[in-house]
Amino acid sequence: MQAVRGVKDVLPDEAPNWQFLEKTCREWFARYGFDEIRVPIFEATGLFARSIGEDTDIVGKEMYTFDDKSGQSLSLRPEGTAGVIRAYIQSGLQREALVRLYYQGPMFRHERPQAGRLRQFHQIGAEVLGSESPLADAEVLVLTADLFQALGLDGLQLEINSIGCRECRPRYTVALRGFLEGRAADLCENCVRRTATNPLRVLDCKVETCRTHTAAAPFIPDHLCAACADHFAVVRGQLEAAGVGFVVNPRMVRGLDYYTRTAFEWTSDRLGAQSTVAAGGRYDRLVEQLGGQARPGIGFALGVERLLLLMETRPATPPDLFVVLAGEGAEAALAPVLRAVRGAGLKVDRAYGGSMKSQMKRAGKSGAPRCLIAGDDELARGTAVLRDMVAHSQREVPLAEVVAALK
RNA sequence: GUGGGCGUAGCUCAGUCGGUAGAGCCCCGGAUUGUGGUUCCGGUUGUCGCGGGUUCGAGCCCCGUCGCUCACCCCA
Repeated sequence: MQAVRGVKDVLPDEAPNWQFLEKTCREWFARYGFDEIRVPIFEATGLFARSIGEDTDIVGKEMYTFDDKSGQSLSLRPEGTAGVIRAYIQSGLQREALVRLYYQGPMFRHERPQAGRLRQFHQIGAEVLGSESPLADAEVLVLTADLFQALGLDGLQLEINSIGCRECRPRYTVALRGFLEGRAADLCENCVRRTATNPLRVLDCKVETCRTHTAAAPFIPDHLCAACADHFAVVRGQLEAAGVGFVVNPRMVRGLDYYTRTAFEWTSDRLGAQSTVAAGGRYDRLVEQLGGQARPGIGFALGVERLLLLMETRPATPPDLFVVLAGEGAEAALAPVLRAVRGAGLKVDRAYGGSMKSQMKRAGKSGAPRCLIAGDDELARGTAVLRDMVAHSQREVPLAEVVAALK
């Protein structure tokens, strides 16, 4: 038996890294006023089709979709925002003026596995719902910058763009398509197709000739309506004020249909092709698109596995004490001591048998700074040996005083 | 979904011209009977990814398949 393709076990030696990442995120989300929300791993397929977009690759060919026993079409979530917005509407949270939420958990996409790309992968994300203010956009970005700093990650680059709103984007799209149609002969096959379906993505193409031939194309930031341009200017100004470095990438587009205005991406140059480590943007129409009241929102998600690839490996924390039992009655005599030590909040490791020598070896390997050796002679006196594994010294301690001796 | 590279012990890998499989690490035991991390001695471990084919004989050659990996694509 082996695990299904594209999924991965998190083994004990990796768990500390996951825990550190999760804990750091929770802490920083709390500092910025976000509350946790936990939503299901599967939803009605229609939710994703309506939010992410029927024509996106994610919905079109990458979802794990199945019919349940009642014949309803369900899908494992390919991203987190759709479910969070659904819950936001359904629960009545949308009646609050402003809500900040964060979530974490597995997402599923049927893609060809690659470095930093799995079929079950994990995201941690956050959403600010109810404010159209560019201050919200900026604060979300500052939060991500703080988060990466707290995680000890440097060398990440922030790229931002504005992709306009329902007012200006259609006008821009027409202008861009006009430009691209005149140059179809110079573009790659994909881009010729995208010119018709999703012309913004042509700007995002990696093919060198496409990039050079679109160098003179109209770019979105120059074609924003006044409201979008103001919004984008405030976001940039706030980032500068907060001391968060960024570059405007006028070619950047998002893969999900629901984005409007601010779009951003944090990337690393150490991850090969899957360089995006976190990304997000504003989605001012999504809530009403899903049947809620008209509510603006902005959010992002970070890729846990990708971030972990960049982070230093954290060692597991060793136990505070290793207990070595070396006599017939040792187990019974030590039982209350074990409970007391653990009750005092200390981490205790032990073996369940074996020679004293092997138990000592285990004690040394465990990394415990001290070990408690309980042999017949000492137990007869109501004591045990407390050994300092670092100093190689030991002394006899009455069983009742073990907890105190460990403090 | 498309293409390239790779699958040998738990891990990292060696294995010549086809001749029947090795090292290091890890793990276990021991070095005078109750004391670890160093050192020394000893020991366990393989459907050579899987299935077929060629051959007297296949880890090695051929085909298929599964998996890993890198890139495309897509995206966090």
